[in-house]
Amino acid sequence: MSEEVASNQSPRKRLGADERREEIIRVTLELAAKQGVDDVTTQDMAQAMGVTQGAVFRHFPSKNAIWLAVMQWVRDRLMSVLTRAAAQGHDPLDALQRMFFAHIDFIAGHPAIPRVLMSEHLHGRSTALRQLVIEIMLGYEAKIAGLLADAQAQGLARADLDAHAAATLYIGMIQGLVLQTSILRGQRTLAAEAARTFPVFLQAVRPPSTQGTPR
Amino acid sequence: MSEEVASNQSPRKRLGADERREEIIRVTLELAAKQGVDDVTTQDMAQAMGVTQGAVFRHFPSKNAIWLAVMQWVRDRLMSVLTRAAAQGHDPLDALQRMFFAHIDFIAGHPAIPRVLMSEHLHGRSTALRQLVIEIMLGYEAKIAGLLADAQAQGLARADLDAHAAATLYIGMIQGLVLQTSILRGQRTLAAEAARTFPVFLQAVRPPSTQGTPR
DNA sequence: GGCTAGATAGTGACTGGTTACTACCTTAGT
DNA sequence: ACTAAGGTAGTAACCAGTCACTATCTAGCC
Repeated sequence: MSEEVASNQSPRKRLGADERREEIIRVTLELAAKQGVDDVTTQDMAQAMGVTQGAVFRHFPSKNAIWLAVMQWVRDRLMSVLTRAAAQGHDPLDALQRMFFAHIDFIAGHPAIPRVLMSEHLHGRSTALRQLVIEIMLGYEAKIAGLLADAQAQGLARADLDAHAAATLYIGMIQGLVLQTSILRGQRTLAAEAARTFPVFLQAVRPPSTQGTPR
Repeated sequence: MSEEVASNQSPRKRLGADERREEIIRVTLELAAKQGVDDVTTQDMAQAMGVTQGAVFRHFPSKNAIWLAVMQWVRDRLMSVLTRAAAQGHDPLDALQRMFFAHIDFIAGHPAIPRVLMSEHLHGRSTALRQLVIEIMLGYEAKIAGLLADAQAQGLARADLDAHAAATLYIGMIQGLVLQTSILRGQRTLAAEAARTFPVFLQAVRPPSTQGTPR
């Protein structure tokens, strides 16, 4: 009996500060998935939790701080998922593939993430939030480039591959598919497109000798 | 003397309706590049043109109609640029490459385009605007898939390539690089990242036999 | 086990600011 | 003088953030 909350009209108010903070984050992501990041008002958040708008500002000093907390929450979850997926890989390329599909699954399970990634907050001069995302992206890219370099050392990737460029392409592939399927929502699904395009990416990585050796 | 207008305080007002419509489109794109799509107000547009806010609504019935006109303007220019670039290709893969870099150049020359592509208007239920972009994207993808199929027929692309998936990757690569460099603006440039990642993409397309044959 | 006092989550009303859009009037150009 | 572009002055809706007050919970005490 420690974690049951209905989306609307939970009959009991007065949560502890930590619980309320977490619910604000949860509800904010939920609303952002439906109506878009910039259209989520503090009034919407309060209404979704069954409290008044003023109560929101007891737990966060500003709306910007809410989005920062949301982004940190997303980062922690995503990194956990990616690390776990990579650890199960038998070799660097296998780890890469597992990370890719784990990432795709994670995004598909949190429809707000595409919206946040494209929100004006990130592309304007939002200081803290944008800096956080930059760190995530650069760290992620370095990790992918490292995996590709390992694959090259083991002869699993072609020697003349530009590992850095391939890592940029890897991340670009994810972000591009996210953007595409967000606009083409209803006609395409992220998971399906990802499953079709990843093998094409792999062909750019694998050495010519093992091209015909799927397993 | 048909196309000189200063960004602010053009001393002469009272343009013809068509000219004013075009200037609204121009100024809107200019402002969107600087401050983001959703933060461009009709007041901003008016101020940038040296007229009052009410004057804007004499030429467009609503703000949404302005964005629709902007998107149509962008589509017309982009399609013209792409068609011209493709026509100069000596073979399908060459045409693909020329289209790619022409597209990148076009986006780099119009910094508002990334913002528009990620704007809430496109990812919410914006009916007309979103439908327009969907048409552009699907048409573009079909064109790329056709080029790849031609390349396969001429032995320039590997026979087992999934042309449709590769076309999705092609577009995703553009959109992903746009998203990345928009967030990493200042640290990366779109043109440089594009130049580094496109060869990686090409390696996924080219048949093993010609892998070592750059030209 | 009941009582009280301090702590704190939540309320309600308000503010200053911004926004798309409108109706009526004025003025420039032919 | 007639037409169309622009000016003026609104309006109603919405939003983030504030503040004084109230209701509820909890710890310590007898």
